[in-house]
Amino acid sequence: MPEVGHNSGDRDAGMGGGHVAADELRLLLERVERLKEEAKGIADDIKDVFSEAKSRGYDPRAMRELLKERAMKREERQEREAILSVYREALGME
Amino acid sequence: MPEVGHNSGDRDAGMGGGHVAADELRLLLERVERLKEEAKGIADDIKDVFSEAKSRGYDPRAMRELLKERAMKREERQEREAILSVYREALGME
Amino acid sequence: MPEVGHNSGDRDAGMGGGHVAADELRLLLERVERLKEEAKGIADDIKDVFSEAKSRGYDPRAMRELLKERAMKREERQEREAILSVYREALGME
Amino acid sequence: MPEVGHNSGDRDAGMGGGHVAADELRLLLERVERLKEEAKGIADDIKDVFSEAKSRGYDPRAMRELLKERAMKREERQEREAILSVYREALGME
DNA sequence: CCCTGAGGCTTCGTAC
DNA sequence: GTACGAAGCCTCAGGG
Repeated sequence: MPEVGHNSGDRDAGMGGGHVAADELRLLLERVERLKEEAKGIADDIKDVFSEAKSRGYDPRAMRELLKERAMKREERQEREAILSVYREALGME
Repeated sequence: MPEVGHNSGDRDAGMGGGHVAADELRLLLERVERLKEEAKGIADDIKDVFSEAKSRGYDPRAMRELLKERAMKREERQEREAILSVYREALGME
Repeated sequence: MPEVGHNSGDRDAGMGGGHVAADELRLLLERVERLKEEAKGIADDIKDVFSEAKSRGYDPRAMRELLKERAMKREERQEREAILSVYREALGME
Repeated sequence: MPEVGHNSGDRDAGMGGGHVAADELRLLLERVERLKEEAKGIADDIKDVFSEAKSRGYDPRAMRELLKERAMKREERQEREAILSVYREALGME
């Protein structure tokens, strides 16, 4: 039998079935929806920055290229740091 | 001639060319990077909610279905509003 | 090894390699190009209809809204039909 | 005053208002819908060709690249033709 | 490995 | 005629 939610620890003994889990689920969905809204807000902000940059004469496409490069540089750096960290640990320098 | 940034009205006479635009550009890129970090944070939060829901016995896939349905309902409503708005405008009721 | 096309079962023994796959590929590309041309023609026709409508005093934006509405109605109807079909089948009425 | 449809030349004097424009509009919408259906058909055909190509071992992505190149070649050629045409005309060779 | 959903690019319509 | 904004198409990444 497919159960919806576990309801382990349900304390609604005899109170009319299922609405607790329903509320719990609804709450979870609303949290996700709220977060998605925030994400959309951020995305819009990013668009705004690009628009502003464009209006100042910068090429959005070139900017995206630069962002990509910078991101790669950053992760390469983190990679190196991680390796160094392992070395230090191995040498008892941590 | 491909110009980088506008620099219309640059007043940094003789100070070493172009670093003002460079700073401006760097600032814009950093704003985008900051926002992208935030976006990633939000995305992680969403993942966390799904993980939590799953640990409580809810099916993530079903949740996504529900979210989709709810989103569709919402946008259908907005669609209707938009159409009414067009009608009102056409009828001079705006 | 990156293979171009399958050429499994090539029977062009000694005839000069690869031109069969090349012809096959060329034919596929030409089919796509032909279809894209047709698609462009259709798109142009649609533009023409909107232009004509506009010249008769209809608002293209409102028309697009109406088209969207009608499409939604249609797919809702199809949805209902699908459900009914399932019911009929379940009831042995098919 | 925003008028819906021009109705310039309406000959339906006193016949009950507006249905002529309504029919005209409906006809325009149906023409668009018909064309959109055709467009969808074409798009599906294109998908089919790519599917077939893929099943024969060709890489759809590479094919898209080739199509882009061929399109550029074609328009470059047309460009050259146009220039030559201008020259011919200027030289009275048309 | 497929497939759906998000993001970016291109093109079209519009307003100045 | 040009520049801006929006819509549709295509690509790519994440999840099932």
